[in-house]
Amino acid sequence: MSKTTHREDHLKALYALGHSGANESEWVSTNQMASHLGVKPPSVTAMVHVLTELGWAEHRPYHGARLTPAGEKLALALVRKHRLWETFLVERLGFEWDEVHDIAEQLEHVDSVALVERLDRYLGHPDVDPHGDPIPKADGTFRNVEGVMPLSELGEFECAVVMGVKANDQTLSAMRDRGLGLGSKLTKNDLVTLPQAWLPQLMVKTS
Amino acid sequence: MSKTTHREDHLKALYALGHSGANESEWVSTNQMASHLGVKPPSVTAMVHVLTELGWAEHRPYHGARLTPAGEKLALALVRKHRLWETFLVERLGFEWDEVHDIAEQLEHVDSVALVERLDRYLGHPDVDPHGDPIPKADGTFRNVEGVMPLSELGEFECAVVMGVKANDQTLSAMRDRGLGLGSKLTKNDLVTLPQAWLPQLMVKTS
DNA sequence: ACTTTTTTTTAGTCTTGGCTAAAGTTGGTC
DNA sequence: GACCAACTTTAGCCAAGACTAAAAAAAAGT
Repeated sequence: MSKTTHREDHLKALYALGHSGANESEWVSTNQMASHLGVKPPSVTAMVHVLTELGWAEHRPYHGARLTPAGEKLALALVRKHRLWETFLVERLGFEWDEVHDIAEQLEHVDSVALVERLDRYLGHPDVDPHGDPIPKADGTFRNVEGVMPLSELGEFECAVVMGVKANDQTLSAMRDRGLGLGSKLTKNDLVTLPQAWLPQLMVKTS
Repeated sequence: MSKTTHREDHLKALYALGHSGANESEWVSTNQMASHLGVKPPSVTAMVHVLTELGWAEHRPYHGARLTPAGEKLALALVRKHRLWETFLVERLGFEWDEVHDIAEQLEHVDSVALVERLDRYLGHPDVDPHGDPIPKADGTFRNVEGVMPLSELGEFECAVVMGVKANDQTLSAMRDRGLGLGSKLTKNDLVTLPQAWLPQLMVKTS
């Protein structure tokens, strides 16, 4: 991995852990970072110092680290690239949803602004990736994605469309066996006939 | 750059320099490698040792290095990836032919066999890239392209590319010692400088 | 409030691949 | 055959990022 790639991985980790629902605070602990990235804590400390030098993160010793606005902008650009590539891999190359993460992880580090923008156009400026996660725009903001949420949080509804799936390999093929996939239409009847465990994994949009 | 990427860059340099028309011999000098890769000669020596350890190259100290069959196979896989990505960038994303090299240089290091094969299928199994260079198949051989004929039957021409070789083992290694192989570029000058017996054995395509 | 445990940081080492400077090899010239 | 120039390799150093072990700080338990 290049110097840049290492930095980008830590930026992404900082973004992912600092914005997940599991974290009340934006501050991310060294241990969290380490286990998320698959390295040991001292390596994280060292890289956080580097990111701090670059003005992309701030560090409160023994408390944690978080992104500066500049770092957040860079992290969002990475998320954008990652999700655009995942969309390409699934929609154009015919990969399954669960096969694309590792490949997108590599593709997202390719450095070319023109490439990202052309890919975005080629894919028709998608709002969400195949997992139902929103794709940041070039300026780092999110397009309004109306009403995409887990099926489990949906109240009363008549008809919903599957926009994304957050499931592992096994569950995924089980879903496929039931005819479930991107674009599948659901009715309130499915709330009781489908396995309850799937409901939080199905990102849907009412229509 | 990752360990792998560095190795791949040196493999590609060995392949590129060892098969270009400028080289009579397959052996590539340390200086050539160094200036091609933009590093100093001692760095090349070190990496050649690594490639030799891996069985991908052989090294005659003070004379040069060249790929083993195993190394050549790996190099061809890289060329394949590079040219497929260039084709994608030009044909699908609308880049100009001269903008794509640096981007393809990065994309070619993405490690996923499935990705390459799906990309190949998506592009309709192209025979040549946007620069007119042939794209190796997954097994490292080149597809038959229209207008391929023995060099002996070629009339007037400016430049031709070797698309295939129909020779026995002995002749083959003699050709390799002269720097001849799949993808070698020939000029009309070679019609008189090469052994006449080889002319019917070299399948070429004008370009 | 004082231990004890957990977490984080620092210190020091290893690996990989770059570099410069010096030594060695090759090959041509006289 | 000796010498010179060019090229290559070896020797020794630096940078980046990983690691382990030990020190320091924070958190938790009593």
